[in-house]
Amino acid sequence: MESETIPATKGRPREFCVDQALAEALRVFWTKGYDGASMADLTEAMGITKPSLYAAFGNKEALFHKALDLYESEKLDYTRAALEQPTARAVAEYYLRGALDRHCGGEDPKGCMGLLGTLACSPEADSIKADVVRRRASSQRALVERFARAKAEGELPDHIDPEGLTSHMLAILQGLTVQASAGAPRAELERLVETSLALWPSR
Amino acid sequence: MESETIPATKGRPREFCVDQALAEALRVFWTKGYDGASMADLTEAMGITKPSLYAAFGNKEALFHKALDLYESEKLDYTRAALEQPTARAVAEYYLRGALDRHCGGEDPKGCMGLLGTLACSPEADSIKADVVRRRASSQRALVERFARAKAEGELPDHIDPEGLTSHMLAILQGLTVQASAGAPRAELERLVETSLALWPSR
DNA sequence: CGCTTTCCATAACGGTCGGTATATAATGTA
DNA sequence: TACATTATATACCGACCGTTATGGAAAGCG
Repeated sequence: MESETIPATKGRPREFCVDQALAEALRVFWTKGYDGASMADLTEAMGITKPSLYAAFGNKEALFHKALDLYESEKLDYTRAALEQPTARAVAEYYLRGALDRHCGGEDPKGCMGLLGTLACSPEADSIKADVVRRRASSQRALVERFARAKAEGELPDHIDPEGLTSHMLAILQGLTVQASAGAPRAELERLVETSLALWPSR
Repeated sequence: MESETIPATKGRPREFCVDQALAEALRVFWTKGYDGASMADLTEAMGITKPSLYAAFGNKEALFHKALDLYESEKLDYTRAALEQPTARAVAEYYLRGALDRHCGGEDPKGCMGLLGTLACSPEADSIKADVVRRRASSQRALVERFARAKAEGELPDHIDPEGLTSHMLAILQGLTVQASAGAPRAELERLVETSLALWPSR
């Protein structure tokens, strides 16, 4: 059932690359959101037909979850490196500048895919929403721990608690991607990051 | 054609209150977003039938714009009062606490309606998106002006510019509503606001 | 009372949605 | 070659979408 390792080379081989098709699906979900991406959009971008998609990925919801896995492992890798920075300030700087590069530059769609998923509105997207919220909660816990360590090491003022600082930084990140997907120019987002870093607490 | 002032009391009078129906429509759009709110959802909540809705409001898009007008005038009134506060710090505090009360408490839907509109994904919601972005840009300009005045009056440090500070505060507001609509408990959002205010610049 | 005007209710429109049944093509195995 | 197995292509499914045509009910006006 779940033995994807053994390819079971019988029958006709598929004519497309699953990984590449998933990458295209990710791009579509990223730009249009879960509800906004229709099966026609997906199959066209992936270069396959609907039966092939359903045979390879299950259904639209399963495809989204797999695309989200790919998104996390490929596009959110900087968040893991951020947590290993030596100071809380460096963590925040790594996070904010990384988000700026990821979500506001280059050729990838603007904005954060998780944000689209969180605010997905359709009734049948509740499972999507729950998945995104759950994933975000785990990185939030990691940040709280990291900032708690920083506070224990004397980096932060007494009146700043790790939970509040985490919510504060995550809010700035979310606002950054909101403004990015709203079309704000990159220079404005850079000013936002610089201001937020200038206001970062130090004792 | 556009003379809404003269009721032209001929013919059969309508059996519902337009303002009340619009308020119900606002609630539906606020909770489900533009795409997520179907005409069936709207007519059911408004207590009217589809032809009545089309006769009174035009179509779905026009209904949304009118609902957004109502939202701004009723639910975003605190933003006008915020701009009149005596100091930049007081403006931010009024803004943040007002958003906390509006979007994270009471009986209204959680989160900001403008945020749902901005991130609306469907192809036919581009006009909606443009409207929301345009409205937000105007309040952004007002904030930049207000903070520029504060800086001229010596309230802010030299290395803080009004544009960056505005983007920073708007990002926190947006993150606040994102987390609110994601189901964050109110205590957590209060900590977020307190932390952001604790980090507000002062010279 | 007609007569006109406006509103309400039902039902239907064409289109798109996510998902699938069916038939055919392409492979490995025997 | 014959068979089993899997992928592809076409066409279709019922459900819902936003929107509107149709027909009758309720009001003001002569």
